[in-house]
Amino acid sequence: MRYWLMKSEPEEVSIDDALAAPDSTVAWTGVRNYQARNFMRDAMHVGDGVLFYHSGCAVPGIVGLAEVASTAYPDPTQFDPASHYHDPKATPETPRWQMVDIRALRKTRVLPLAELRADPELAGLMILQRGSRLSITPVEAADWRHILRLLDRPATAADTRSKP
DNA sequence: GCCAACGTTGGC
DNA sequence: GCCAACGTTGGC
Repeated sequence: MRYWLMKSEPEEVSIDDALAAPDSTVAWTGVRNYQARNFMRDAMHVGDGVLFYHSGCAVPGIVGLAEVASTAYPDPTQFDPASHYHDPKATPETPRWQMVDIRALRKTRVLPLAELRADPELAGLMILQRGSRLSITPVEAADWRHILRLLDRPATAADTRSKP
């Protein structure tokens, strides 16, 4: 059992989109980075935990929980000349790009990138490393547990005080 | 829109 | 194999 953080632009596929899909499952299409591909192909297993992250939006951060729902298989968009993700060097006989299915489990509160960055316990989180822009990164078990605790906690002390 | 950082490409 | 040029990511 491993843990992952997977970025998606909400305008492409948001946590709401994923939850609204059949079986809350979406094909994680469009990965065009070898390192990210290799994570999916070589290290992911069905049932692995996924932190669903929104990037390229007003408040980037973790917005939900998901799980890996399939092993890796060829991303069909690489063969489609009409697709934004078309890769002219890929053929069905020699595919380059793989993807997995991701099943959304639930929304969480938004846990902003800024809050992750401010937490000394998460200093080793791959997404926080300088210049890191990988869309799929492994998450250490200790970091996973820590983040789950943060997600179940109100964002600020002020929120706690304002509770009736 | 800007820009830092990184990945990929292709000439040599 | 080197490296300059270019493209992309993604926060701000």
